[in-house]
Amino acid sequence: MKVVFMGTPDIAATVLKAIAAKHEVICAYTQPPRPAGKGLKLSPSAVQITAEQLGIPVRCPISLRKPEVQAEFAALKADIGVVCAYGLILPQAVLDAPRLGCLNVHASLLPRWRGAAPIQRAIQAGDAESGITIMQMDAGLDTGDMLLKGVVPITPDTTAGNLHDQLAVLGADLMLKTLAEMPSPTPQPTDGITYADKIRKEEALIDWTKSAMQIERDIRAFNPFPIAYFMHGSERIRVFGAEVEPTRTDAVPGTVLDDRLLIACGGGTALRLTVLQRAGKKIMPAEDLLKGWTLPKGTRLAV
RNA sequence: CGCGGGGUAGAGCAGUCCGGUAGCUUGCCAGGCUCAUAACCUGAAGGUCGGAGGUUCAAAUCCUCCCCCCGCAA
Repeated sequence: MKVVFMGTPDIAATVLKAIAAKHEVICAYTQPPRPAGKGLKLSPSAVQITAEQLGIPVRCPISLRKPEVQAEFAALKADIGVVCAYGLILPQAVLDAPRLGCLNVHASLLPRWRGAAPIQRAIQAGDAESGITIMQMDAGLDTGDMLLKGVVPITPDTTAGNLHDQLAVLGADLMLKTLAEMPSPTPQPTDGITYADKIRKEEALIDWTKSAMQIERDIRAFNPFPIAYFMHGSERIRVFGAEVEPTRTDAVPGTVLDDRLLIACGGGTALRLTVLQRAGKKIMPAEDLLKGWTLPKGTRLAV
């Protein structure tokens, strides 16, 4: 099949690679290169890099609203559009242009977690499972009819990073299956709908008044981006791992309870930080960090 | 020229401003001690101070160039 691909980050690149191996990808749409990294160099998206390696033409329109952009899209005369984390709204004209419309790889078990950050929100919410839904796109936000689903369990070790990687592989797999078998669409259930808001940078600042359990989930949900952190004086310390401690405390949330990074949280709970990174330093286990640095018992971290 | 931190013993750090014997904590090894603790005591090993030049009687420290790691920002 003649496929036009639309996507931007790693998960989309994985899907693109898989599809390109079995189908003719005639063009890849992705977000334009953005300044990133230490020199603020212009960096192409993961999809652009992959597409170029595969010799697939790349287009990076800022928006799909303009008639000429839509005309270019239609001129591809694709059989089908495959969309995965593209980051742009697809106008009806674009959705309708390919002969078979557009399919979307969405990283949740719809209708739960429609929207931008389904992977992270599922972990934060303490869901037992996540997954992939392949759907026929319509004009709504992740409201299209479902074609195929796959489930991935969320465990105490699940981070947004490793869940993302699993979902990328699963998503690629399911999309290939969908293209091969074209299963009949089922409408999404009308109950169980939730929305996964975009992750905002501010959310990464740890709020010690939350329960230890919630903070621990947040830490996993925000890894590898944007990474949960707290401030100690003017120093920013990022937290990559923590364990909920069974002890109860009546200390004010944010109070350091011992010399080994046990922090009082909301509701009398306590969280032990296990993997951290000081600004400019490497990520290290608490054990190593504490050899040359201390967060003294009794310190009150800002909440 | 986006802003900034860092590279010193296996690990984590101090020392650099103000040049003069290579330090701390921890780990490892040996021994002792304890009902017990991330236990405690004693002793020992372990370092081309990221690299190359330069200045100097003398450089981890001052000057020049280079390599590598990381935070912010996006």
